[in-house]
Amino acid sequence: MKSYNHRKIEKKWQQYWERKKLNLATADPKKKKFYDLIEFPFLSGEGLHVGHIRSYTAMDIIARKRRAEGQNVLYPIGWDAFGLPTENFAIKTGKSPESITRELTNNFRRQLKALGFSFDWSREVATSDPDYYKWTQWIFLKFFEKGLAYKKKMAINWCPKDKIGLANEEVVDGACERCGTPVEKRDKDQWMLTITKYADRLDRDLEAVDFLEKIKIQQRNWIGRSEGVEIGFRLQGLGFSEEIKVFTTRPDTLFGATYLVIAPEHEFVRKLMQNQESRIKNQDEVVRYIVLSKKKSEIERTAEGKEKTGVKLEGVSAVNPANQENIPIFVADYVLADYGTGAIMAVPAHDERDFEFAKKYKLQIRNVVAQLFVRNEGKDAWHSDEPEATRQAVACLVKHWQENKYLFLNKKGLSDSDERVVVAVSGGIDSKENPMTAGIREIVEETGYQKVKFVKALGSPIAFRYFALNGNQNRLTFLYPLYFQLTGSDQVSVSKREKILHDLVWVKEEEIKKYLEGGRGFNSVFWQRLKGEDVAYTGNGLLVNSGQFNGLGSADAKKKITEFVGGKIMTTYKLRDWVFSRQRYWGEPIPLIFCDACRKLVENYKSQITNSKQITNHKFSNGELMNPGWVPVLEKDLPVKLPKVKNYKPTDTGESPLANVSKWVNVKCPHCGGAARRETDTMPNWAGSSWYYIAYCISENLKSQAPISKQFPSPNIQKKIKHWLPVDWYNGGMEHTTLHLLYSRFWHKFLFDFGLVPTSEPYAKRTSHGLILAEGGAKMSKSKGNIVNPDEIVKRFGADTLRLYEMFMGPFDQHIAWSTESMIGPRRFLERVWKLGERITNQESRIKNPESKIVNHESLLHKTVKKVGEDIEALRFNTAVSALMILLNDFEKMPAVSKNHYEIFLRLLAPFAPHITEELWSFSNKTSIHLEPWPSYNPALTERGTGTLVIQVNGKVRANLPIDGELSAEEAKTRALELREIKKWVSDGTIKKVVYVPGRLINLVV
RNA sequence: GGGCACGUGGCGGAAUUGGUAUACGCGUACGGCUCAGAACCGUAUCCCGCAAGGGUUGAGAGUUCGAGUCUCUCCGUGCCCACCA
Repeated sequence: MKSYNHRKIEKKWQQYWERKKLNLATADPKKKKFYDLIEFPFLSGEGLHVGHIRSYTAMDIIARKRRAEGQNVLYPIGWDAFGLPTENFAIKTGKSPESITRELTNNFRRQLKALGFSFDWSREVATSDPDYYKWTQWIFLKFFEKGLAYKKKMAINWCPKDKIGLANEEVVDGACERCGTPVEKRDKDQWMLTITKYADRLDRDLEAVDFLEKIKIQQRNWIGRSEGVEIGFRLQGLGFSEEIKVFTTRPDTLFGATYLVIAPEHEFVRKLMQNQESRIKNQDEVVRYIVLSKKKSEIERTAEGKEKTGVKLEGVSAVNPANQENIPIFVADYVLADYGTGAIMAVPAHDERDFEFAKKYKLQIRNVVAQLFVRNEGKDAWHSDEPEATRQAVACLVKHWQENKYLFLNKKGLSDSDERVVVAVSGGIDSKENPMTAGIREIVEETGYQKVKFVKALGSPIAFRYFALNGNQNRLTFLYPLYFQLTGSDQVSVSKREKILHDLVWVKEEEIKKYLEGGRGFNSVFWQRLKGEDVAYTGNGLLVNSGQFNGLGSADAKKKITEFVGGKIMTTYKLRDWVFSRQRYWGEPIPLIFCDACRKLVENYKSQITNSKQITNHKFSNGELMNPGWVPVLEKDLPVKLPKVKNYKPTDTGESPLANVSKWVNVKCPHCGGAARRETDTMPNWAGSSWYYIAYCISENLKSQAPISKQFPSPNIQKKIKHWLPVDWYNGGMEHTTLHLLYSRFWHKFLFDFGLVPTSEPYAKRTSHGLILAEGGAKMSKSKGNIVNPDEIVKRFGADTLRLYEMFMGPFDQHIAWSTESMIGPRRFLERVWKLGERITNQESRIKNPESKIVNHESLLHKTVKKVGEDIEALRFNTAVSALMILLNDFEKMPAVSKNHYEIFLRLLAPFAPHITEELWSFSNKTSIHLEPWPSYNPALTERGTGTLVIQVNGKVRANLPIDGELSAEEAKTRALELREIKKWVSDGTIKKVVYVPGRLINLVV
């Protein structure tokens, strides 16, 4: 037998598989379909990254296993071909982006083919192909027609180096994600896509998909759904009547709202500054502040250490609808214009930012939520049963407070007469919950507070029994004194103390004493007059109108208060609309035309053109027309191809290089025939990748000349789409969670609403791989020169070794540093697999080992079959490879290996190392190993234990007992006690207890 | 500041989900094959101890017959988001 030479066999089999069309996916309704997707590579000069290989190998293994299990697998590949790297390279070298793209594609294709991935190469697509972006443009026009794309002047993040507008997602720490240049704010006309209209569905539908939990969490965080209330504040002192709407999630703190803050960009501010009649006394000062805050870059705004600034509107005030109090109004940039209503009611007692601002400008801080919590199921339980225990508990709390009193003294703005005490009492704990989490849960439930941090429990919990009045359950309740401690009193900075203090609400000591002496109803401890007779605190920590709302739960009270002041329930999101313009060359042209004549028409005859289909007549919520004068390119003129330009350099004016191509730009308006200009912005990178998984299904139809509006819904294409979608399993990087993954879900939902795709979600399952770092743990980058070139590795070790190494190197979902040194392990393994081929036999007798390990050997084989299969599905490739290594070690100990066993082993290894297994298989088989069914196992053989019973004495292992089959507990005990090693430990005591786990261990407690 | 992970040999990491901690691999040491080499083969390899035995999963406590695994506190690390009312 020749020695293993990967260079000879790998290419051979790659060509064979391609010739035999082994990996083509044809829609076969008889088989179960499996759409297996990886993120197609973004073309750059660096070529294939070892990180691509990690993900692609993993999903290749799954594809191969599923094929072996008889499934109809689609595992496609293509190119994310538009983008800056290509464009920048074109500028540098003078080559055309098309030819660069061709070169890059060829290189990537060569590299991928050298690794033996079982892609269906017949479905290859490239986003920069006009046949492809014709569809991208068509989908964009649908967004436009539905009023989901709009052009608006807005402050965007502008990277002065790349000369490109950045999406929020592309700004990292106030700098450009790509080049690290600090981002500037620029007012620019930008095309926007209203992903916000889908925010609710993008959030809600996460429930139904099988995404890794951390991916769901990250997406939910990014969408940032928040439910609250919109409350109107009447203004006074103006020459006219006006109301400002604020957004709050805490209407129950309304009585604590002591001032109002509005964002500098708020419409009311603009209105006020323009209105000559307004009686703002410090108009100049306000204008100056607004100009200043606008000038601030993103970096300045964050780098200022969040020192809050603002300016008061002199001469105007707002009226708190809860108590009719007059409160001041501020303009401050710590309030964001585009979140909620762009205005807030400030409750300094219960919001950190408001607190900071109030301190600085010496504004009133009013506590309105009591934070002493009592859970008293069955109202009078406290008193009816064992009031003594309750009293003791509270006394204990007070005592602890007294002991630690000094921590809270000597503080700016806090004297002895101030309200203070920190307690949370929790009772009736769920069985598995611990007191701290139960306590926190109580607080959160009762008040809606999210920032509850437990610091320490003082003393031991006091338990007492009570009987609920309704029903006679005798229940043990624990009372826990939970303490918010200032760690290391002296070292704690003033700011930290203040923070903790302001998060809490203090209850007067004597009120607790009063309770202890008088035993009044617990709620009465919190009775406090606020204004007049009608407002009170309750034991729930809620501020309510005493007559009507007493004793309500937190949610109900919020609702009542909202009704009381006429507020409106409202949902807000952090998610912002998608900036869909770039002022660069290498991207899909936005297929729109601006016609001034049409614009005038639209603006002059708003009512008459409402029925015109070609002119969009959508309006913004404020009634302003959306996109007046913008006309879509006619479908027959799609695609709008990129024109040839002399220079790909971006212009300093912030226009795309396309703007200089007057022949291309100047066109006739498709609507009125007048002179018009094309849009010269191109689409962002995320456009083409938002629907590529659909393109794979219909790749052969992309180049058809028929109009897309006819093709897309046609039965021919719908049949294919319905056959393959949704994607069954999509693996990719975490870095795309809030970008590509969210964007493509958005596009998919939009297409779903048109009936063009069969499901509301594109991906049934999403998993994620960890990054491969450079040797030493740094991130791989061109500038550091630490990039591992897969070509060299393939040449030196072979594709199979590289694949195996990447699967074996560590847990798939964790980041891990590369180590070329360690590659020798998998390589040795493959060489030993190769050599094992010399020892195969059909003669059972030769296999028989004199030491008769044959039974365990058989069992190990079946266990391995089970483990490898399960590990692959769970992405535990490292342990799957390890199991194969263990099996090989076992094979090598045998005098000979049965052909049957060896072939099972090869079939298990085949998805990991497709070339060497194919070669070894071919020595005695005529067909491909990759057409063989996935091995099955005998469950009876996998369940067998190791054949030894572990014997413990007092939990320590003292001996092993070889056993066959099951023993009863009594037998096991007897057998164990016969052993000398055991006698030694048991002799001087009696056995108190025996714990027996059948087939595994026995523990003798002496 | 918020959220999510995580902490096991010289290194990458296993541990059937509460049941023999350190599997598998790298590295290292010694031996073999070899004129020689190692990308070969064999043996050993958590710590203390000659041994019997004892100790060990960031530190400390708790629950348990039994804890790397569950609970709590402390210490440390990584990632993501951050003025989101």
